[in-house]
Amino acid sequence: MATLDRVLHGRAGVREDTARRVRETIDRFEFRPSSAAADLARRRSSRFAFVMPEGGNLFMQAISAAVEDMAAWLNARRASAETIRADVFNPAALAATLESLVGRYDGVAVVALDHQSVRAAIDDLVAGGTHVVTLVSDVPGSRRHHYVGIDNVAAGRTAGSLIGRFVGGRSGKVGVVAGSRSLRDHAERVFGFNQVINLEFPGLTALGVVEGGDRDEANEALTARLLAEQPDLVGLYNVGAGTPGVVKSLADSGREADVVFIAHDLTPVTRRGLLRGLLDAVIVQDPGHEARSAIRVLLSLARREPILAEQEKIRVEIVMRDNLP
Amino acid sequence: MATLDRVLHGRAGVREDTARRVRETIDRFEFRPSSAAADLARRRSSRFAFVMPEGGNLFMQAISAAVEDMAAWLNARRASAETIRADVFNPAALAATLESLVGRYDGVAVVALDHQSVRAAIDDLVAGGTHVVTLVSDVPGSRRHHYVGIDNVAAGRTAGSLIGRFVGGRSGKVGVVAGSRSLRDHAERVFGFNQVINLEFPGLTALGVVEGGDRDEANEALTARLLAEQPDLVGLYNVGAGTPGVVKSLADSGREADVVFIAHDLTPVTRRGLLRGLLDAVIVQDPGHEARSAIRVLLSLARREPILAEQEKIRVEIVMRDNLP
DNA sequence: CTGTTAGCGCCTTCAT
DNA sequence: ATGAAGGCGCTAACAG
Repeated sequence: MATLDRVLHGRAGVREDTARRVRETIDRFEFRPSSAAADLARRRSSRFAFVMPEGGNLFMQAISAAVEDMAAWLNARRASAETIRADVFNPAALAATLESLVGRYDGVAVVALDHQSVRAAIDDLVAGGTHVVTLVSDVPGSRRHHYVGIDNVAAGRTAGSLIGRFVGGRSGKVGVVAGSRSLRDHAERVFGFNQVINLEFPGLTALGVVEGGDRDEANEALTARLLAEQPDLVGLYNVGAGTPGVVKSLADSGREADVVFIAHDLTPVTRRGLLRGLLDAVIVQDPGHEARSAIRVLLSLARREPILAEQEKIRVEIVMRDNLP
Repeated sequence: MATLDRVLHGRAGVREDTARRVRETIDRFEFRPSSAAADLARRRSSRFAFVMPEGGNLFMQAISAAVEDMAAWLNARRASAETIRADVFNPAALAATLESLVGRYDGVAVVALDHQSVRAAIDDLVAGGTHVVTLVSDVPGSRRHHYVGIDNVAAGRTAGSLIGRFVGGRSGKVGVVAGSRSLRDHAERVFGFNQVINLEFPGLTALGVVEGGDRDEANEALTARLLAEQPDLVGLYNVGAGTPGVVKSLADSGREADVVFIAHDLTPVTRRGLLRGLLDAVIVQDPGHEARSAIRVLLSLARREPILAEQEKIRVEIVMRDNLP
């Protein structure tokens, strides 16, 4: 039994000849180890931490909720996950939070701001033997083991294509509202969006990005200004959260029929917006998928099992009124 | 132990007072049963059958492949699944195949033609104690326990909205190619499609459905005729498989820039079509999700565990060039 | 109606 | 470098 176990998991301490014989026998009997038994027998359990924005928006809350829903599943696999709140928008605070985790967890998933000090903190975690997964927003230069989230450039391009095609040949301006350009995911979406609008829709002009910090009131004011100043506004793209504010100004202006509006994430507000025709499409990344993927990846890393990259890819989904889930 | 087990699974033979005490204790200690241990201890194993179309298209093959990929997962849960090929388009043959399964499996997933004799065969299976799940195409009047697949009316509506908005205000005809109107999923898609085109896009006229039996050559001929006879064709919707044929005729005509074309399912051909601009969007249902969902549902039914309806809902996904997975 | 017991297949520790 | 043995937490058969 013990030797089989060693061969199965590539652990040292087996003569090569013995290992070969074991493998042959495995093949001959088509032996397949039972993961249920393995989970049961495993003594040591893995601890994971999810570092999430404090007071996060509905999307972040959905991820946290999904993580909690996995408790029983994790428990059966000798693992557990807890959520830690941090000021994700403040590099120093986030870095400090991450540093405080060194050596205390087997794995950490973090919604990370791409900043020098955060990158260093991630690298310290990795150096200390903790597996790190970036969630929703990546930190490419770091030593993180994996990124769970969508291709944000592709998401931006998708939004651009949809607006470009939905305006139906009209020409005019397209407004872009973001939370902050220093958030990597927002910056990437804007990049992809502008790329498509500029290259593929010569009749459209993407206006400079305005930033509302993902807050409803700020976005409402920014949108109102945009609508007032741009009589030929034909499209509007909200890159981040704070969609309720944009929706409100757009509805107040009464120009929803003339302005194609695309936002991110499915919430009660965007859902209602789609049904009422205020929103034309929503770009979605499934928070449940992301949470489950992060957990699966952390577990695979902890157990030194391979990751099925294909299965862990998060899709950029398009939701319109007709295919609302 | 045994009494706990009985309470946990709602089995008979426990005095109500005892059951209450057990539940209280469970709450007090926040006891959570380990599914790994349960899987391990379960002696009896469940057998499932997947009845799939013989020589099915790429989409069906992808489902079968995903079922096979689940073998290890199922094995760890004391269950197994095998695939059975049947002539799904022939009601009598399909019904006969289903009848031959009575009493031999714990669960059956079937890609079903909605026909009287098939419905009867499904009901016989259910009467014999087999759990039945319809896959991809439903048989609503039957006693099947669950349907795994998309809302095909919604899929048709989505295709309609996309074409309507993508034509950019032009008016003209929209062609509809289907496999067969006697396939429930095709009929439902056509219904949803026509509904949207007729009600929401007064400038567009949906032509009568032409049927090509999901075969490439037939679809190619039908599409060629459509293009020749309708100089003002602005949109084209292929409801079923056989997209390569439609693509070929459309490319040959050189009118791809003027005709918005939407089809179903992601294959090498539709993928290439999107990249080349021949196809404007593809409506997708993830075959891997469907296979895994069917298996999870069958397993839950066999174990008399609740089904998480929310998680098992299959989405109607929209794929464009920019969000190709 | 309730309690006892023998595994399920693996991981881990300890002995050889 | 290999082997032996004790659980892990449950299910199912059986005893009381």
